[in-house]
Amino acid sequence: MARMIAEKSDITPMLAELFRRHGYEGASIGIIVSATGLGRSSLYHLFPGGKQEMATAVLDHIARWFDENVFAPLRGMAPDAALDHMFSAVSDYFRGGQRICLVGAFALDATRDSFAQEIQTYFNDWLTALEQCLRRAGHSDAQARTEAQRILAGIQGGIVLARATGEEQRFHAVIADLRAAQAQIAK
Amino acid sequence: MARMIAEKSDITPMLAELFRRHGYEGASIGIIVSATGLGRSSLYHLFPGGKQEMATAVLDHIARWFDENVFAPLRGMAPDAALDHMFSAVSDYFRGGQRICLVGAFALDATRDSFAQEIQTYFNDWLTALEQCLRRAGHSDAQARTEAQRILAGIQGGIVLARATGEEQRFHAVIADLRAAQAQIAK
DNA sequence: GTCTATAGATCGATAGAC
DNA sequence: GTCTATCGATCTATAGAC
Repeated sequence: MARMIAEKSDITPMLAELFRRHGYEGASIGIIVSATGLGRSSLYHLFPGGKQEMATAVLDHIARWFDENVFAPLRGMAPDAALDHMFSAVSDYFRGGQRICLVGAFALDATRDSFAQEIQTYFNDWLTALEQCLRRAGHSDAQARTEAQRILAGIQGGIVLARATGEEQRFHAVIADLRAAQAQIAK
Repeated sequence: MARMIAEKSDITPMLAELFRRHGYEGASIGIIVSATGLGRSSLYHLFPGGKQEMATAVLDHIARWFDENVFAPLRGMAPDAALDHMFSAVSDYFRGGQRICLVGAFALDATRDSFAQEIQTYFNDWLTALEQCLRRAGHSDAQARTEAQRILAGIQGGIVLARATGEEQRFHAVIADLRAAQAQIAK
């Protein structure tokens, strides 16, 4: 063990998984203390703002990951390669829908009201990067907007579908379908 | 007022809205008591099994509504008309994504484990009815399966998208896109 | 910076009177 | 069937010793 001192950067991914599993309300401080192995006071020392600050740190961490690994490639790579890269990255990240999209889940209940800005930015950034990429691929403005919405809704819905049915392949099938539709248009 | 006696049938829709707004964990008994105007004891008299039984009643109520208003038409009506009817019914029911799919939301966190059977049945029934309808419309087995997944994922994801961005038209656009794709194939 | 102990509020659920 | 009162557990958050 290199160091025993807890750092936010070590804890944030654990917090993310706990919020994913239990939801914002369901992830109690007690659960977090047990799962992280941190004492209550250590936790509040790292996150003086309590649970709200923990969730904000998690959302910020997720936003930065997507910005680096999904949005930036969408903006910078060649359109076909960018879309291909996005589908692969997303497929890995959500692990066949076993791992949910925390931002999407937060959007569904009253938790949304506490993190409206973070949620809105995440989805708008994704939609904008996707739309821009599709325009560069030759779509009209209207087509790009429609396609971007179709793709992002498909990804989010694919996660719901896979978790609800317990069948991981549902997610992969939806992704493959979206991918095939883009490959078709690209020709 | 025709009667003062509380009945499950009167309370269940209110419970549904509360679970939609706050989630299963977030919808505390205190909130439910305040919102329904019922006393704690009246509530537990109607639902001796407590919150779990309330949610089961809500899920059962939803399942029956969809069975009547969506799945049965999908099975019984002419394929084109059935799909058209489904998109209209769903669009009204979810009110542009302002009203979420409670079953889908429950599927995303640990709540799923408590209601796995109800959630699975709802989604499988929907997928099966949709798939069967698409086969009657002339799709191959594989196509029907893919299309059914695409449509249901699109609906679920459209709700997430609309709520996350706060833009109701995102939901309507996704539904219109799905509808157009089916009309295209029907020709 | 981490520990134990606990405050103060709220949780789900129940008892007993009427 | 509905009321008030309240149980014991759990909740988020903090205090104070080290």
